[in-house]
Amino acid sequence: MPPARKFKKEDIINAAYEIVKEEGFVGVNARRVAKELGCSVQPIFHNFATMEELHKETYKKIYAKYQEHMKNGAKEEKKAYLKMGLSYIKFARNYPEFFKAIFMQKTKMDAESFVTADTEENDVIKVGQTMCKLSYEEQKKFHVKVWIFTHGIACLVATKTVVFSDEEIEVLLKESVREMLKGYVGGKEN
Amino acid sequence: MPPARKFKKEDIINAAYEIVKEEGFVGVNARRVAKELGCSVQPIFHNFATMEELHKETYKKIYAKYQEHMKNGAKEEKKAYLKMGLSYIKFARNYPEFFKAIFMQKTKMDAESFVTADTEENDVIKVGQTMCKLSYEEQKKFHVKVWIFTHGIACLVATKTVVFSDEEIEVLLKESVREMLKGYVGGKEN
DNA sequence: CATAACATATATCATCAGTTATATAACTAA
DNA sequence: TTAGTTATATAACTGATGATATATGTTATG
Repeated sequence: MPPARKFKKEDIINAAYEIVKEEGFVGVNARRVAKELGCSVQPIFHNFATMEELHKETYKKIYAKYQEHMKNGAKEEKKAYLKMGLSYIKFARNYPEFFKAIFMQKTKMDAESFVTADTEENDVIKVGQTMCKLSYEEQKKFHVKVWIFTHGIACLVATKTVVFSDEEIEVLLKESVREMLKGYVGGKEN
Repeated sequence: MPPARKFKKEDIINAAYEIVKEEGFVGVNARRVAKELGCSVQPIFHNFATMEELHKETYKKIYAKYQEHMKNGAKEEKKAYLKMGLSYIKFARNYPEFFKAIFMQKTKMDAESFVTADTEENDVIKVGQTMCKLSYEEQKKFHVKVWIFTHGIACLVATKTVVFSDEEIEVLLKESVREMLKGYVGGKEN
């Protein structure tokens, strides 16, 4: 029987994950990962046929992290919008390299990944609780707008183009969602 | 006296510029640029001490293109907001690699570049013509919000995360600016 | 123990990128 | 025409990276 693996797939992915967190995918190469693990490059190519495979697996872990992050942030039923938006932006700030990898760079990984778009429907339903006045279609349109706004902040934060504090972000988003909703409903009435 | 230069700085920058337009800065390397020009790598290193220098010069040209694009889009006094926003988004769509290089990737080039932030003040002033009801500070806050929204759309467009037609973009932005303004003013009144 | 089967380290190759050394060609002043 | 200067082509060097061949362990099982 063979000797036990000293460096398992998971270990290697974790090392790559940490590198991406600091430097993005650019920093992930065989020797760099090996150094992180304190081993040679062999365990890496033994566990993964190619570096691209490791990249993909690492991406999956990163995407899972994103999903976990969002799940934790969106527990509440009240103010689901605000909570989700804040989570999204917080992710962009705490894990800028992850955010950039997922949302700001089109790569092969995205195409092959499992980014299910089902969240949108759920979000719209949640919002329905807050915005009874609007039809489903209107809610959807409104949802898109809020999402765009949130994404805008998150991108600015991830690239450190602007530096917002937690409080500033909360105020900005809260105000904007309120105003957008008010403006949207108002627009209908006028 | 020396023979005339067959390949001038400008030619080389132009070649690099075209490559960035198609593939981003990743595609710009000495041999690739040389191939584009139909020459060896020598003219490149003769005109530029390092590839980084060529990168920077190319970035400058790209940034100038952006400024020119925005200037053309923002001639009108009426609806300055909408025009500027549409220009910004259109730039992101027509030159996604340029947009990404300028606004979605923090690099050494940005830090050393000359991105003057004076436009902000001007924009706020322009907007004052449309929004007489608001104080300067309020206009500024509103301006930031519209800018964030616009940036959000542009980022989505540049990465091709969403594919909007010209009409869709115009409607979306027009509606949103109107609603945001209405909501903002409404929020003050309530 | 001995061995099969696998894991790891080391050294190495191939490729690609930036850069440079050398030779050649072109241009101008004398 | 020649000498000096310099632009260009060719080829090479250097360093980084993906990948692999080989040798050396390591361990469960008979």
